Order: sequence, then structure tokens, then C-alpha cells
Amino acid sequence: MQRFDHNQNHSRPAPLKSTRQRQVILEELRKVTSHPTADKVYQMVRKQLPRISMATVYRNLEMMAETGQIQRIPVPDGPMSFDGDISDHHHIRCRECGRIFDVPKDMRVDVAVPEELGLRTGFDSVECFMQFTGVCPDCKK
Amino acid sequence: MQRFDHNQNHSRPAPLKSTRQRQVILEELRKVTSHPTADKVYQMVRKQLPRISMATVYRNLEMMAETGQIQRIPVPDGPMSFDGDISDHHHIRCRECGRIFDVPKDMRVDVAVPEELGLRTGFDSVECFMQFTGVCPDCKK
DNA sequence: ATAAGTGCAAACGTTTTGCCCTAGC
DNA sequence: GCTAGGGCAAAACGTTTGCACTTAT
Repeated sequence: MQRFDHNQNHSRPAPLKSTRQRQVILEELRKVTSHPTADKVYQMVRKQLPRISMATVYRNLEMMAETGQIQRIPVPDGPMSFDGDISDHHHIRCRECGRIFDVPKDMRVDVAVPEELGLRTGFDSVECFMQFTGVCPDCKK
Repeated sequence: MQRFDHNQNHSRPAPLKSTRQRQVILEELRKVTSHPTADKVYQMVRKQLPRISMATVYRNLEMMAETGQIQRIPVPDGPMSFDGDISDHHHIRCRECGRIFDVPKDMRVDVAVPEELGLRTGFDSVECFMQFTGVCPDCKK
């Protein structure tokens, strides 16, 4: 089934139990800058919790995104990536190697646009998903 | 396997044969404004070509995107959509019903950003994928 | 004790593939 | 006649779900 709403700001109630799985997932995600996919997170936490399942990883990533503890980074035409850094920033993805890097959000971008767009299209609560791509310094060779 | 490059501007050689399947797919895509997914395109062309297969639809959509005859619209967290209108414009997607609408590209958006970003990140040929979301007039009720 | 959370395996929706057949050139 | 392209079925991929078991509260 198709899910249309990938907005992460609908905060849901915080989890009721504190589990080792959750702790490790969040820890690992916060200690890297690599914006891993669910599968990468699974590989990372498996070193500490060899019996953890993918389902648990997915369930917790989803929950953490909805409670605002992590950020989801939808990758057009690729698997979802995750970011333990929830500060407001952009991402730039290398078209060669696929790696995602942070971009500080201090530029004159997408600022006045959503309101203007709402007026012109009749849409409510307009948001803008934006992702930069390019060829990273490493891949320039 | 993961595909990182969803850029549609790497024009590949034009197809060698003209087939009925190709004609119908392109026709149908050009006659609607609804930005259908591959499955929707399949349903559309099946009325004229009941024996066509999904594989053919996917193969042709990919080829047409790479030869610049159609546009791919990656939908974050949803199936790829397609647009027979290849003129330069943005899209806005309703978070309630999932429909995609056109937005004219005449706003002061993403203009000077890529160059500046290149300087600041060391990336080459920076591009910006941008997609707006909101609640469409119909879904406001 | 209870119910939230886990692991496992199976299912899901989307997209791709291999193989053999069909049909444009 | 040659080979690009098609149909079919199966596989691949990322993700979700049902269910019985475990564990934090």
C-alpha cells in the first residue's frame, strides 16, 4: 500500500519501555555522520546485538522518526536514509557513490516560497522537500 | 541493488524500432495531467493493448525518460511517477490524496543556490531536486 | 500480571530479470 | 533473416505484518 505522508512532525506518544535494542540503535545513529539506510543500521547494531531483527530496526526507526528523535531522509529512487542529527540542515548526495553529506541551512533558499505557493495553488500548509545532488570531491578523482 | 543516479539528462541513443506499445504509452502519458505511476500507465494502455505486460511498460518508461521524451517524478517514500510534459516546471503533491499537480517554474527559487553550494561543499555539477507538498483544495473539504 | 516490544518468517508492493517468442527493419 | 523489443513468470528489493514468545514496568 502507498503511504503518502512522510512528514516526521506528527509527534506521537513517546515509547513506554526502554529496551537495549532502542538504546543501541539510537546510539549508533548518533555516533556516525554517514546517514545510513535501515539495512546499514542493522549491520551496525548487529555487532552489539547479534540476534536483533530487521523488523525491530524498522519499527524503531519509524518510531524514533515520529517522536522526533531522528530524521528520515527520503532518497529519490533509493532506500530511505536516517540521520541521528535532528538539527535543521540540508543534505547533498553524491550521484556517483551515493553518499549523503550535511549542508548547513543558512542560505537564502526556500524561505518565502511555501507561502507564495499556497496562495497561487490553493494548497494549505505547503512544505518543500529539497535535496541536492552533485559529484563529491572524492568522486571527481 | 541501489541506483544512485536518477538524472534523466544522460541522453542515450534513440530506440531502433517503433512499436505500437511505445506509441500508446507515450500517447496516453501526453494526454493526461495526472502524473501516473507505472501501474497507472499499465492500466491506461491495457484498454488499447490488453496483452501488454508490466515489464514492457517499465522498460519503455525508463527508456523514454533517458531519451528525454518524458519526465520521471520521484516521490519520496512512494512509487515513481511519470509526466508526459517535459517542460521545466515543479510539482506539488497533496499529503492527503497523493495527487500531483504542476507548479509553473517562475519563482525566485533554487536559482543561485547550486553554484554557491558547489563552492562551499566542493561538489561538482550540483543540482537540486525539489518537491512541494501540501493539502490540496479538494482535501481541505 | 500485563501489555509493549521482540524475533522469525511470510507477505507485501514495486521494479528488474532471464528466457524464449514476435515482429520491425 | 537479423536482432530489438515483447510477454511471461520468477526473482529481487526494500519494507511491513501476523503471531507466538520475551521482558520492562
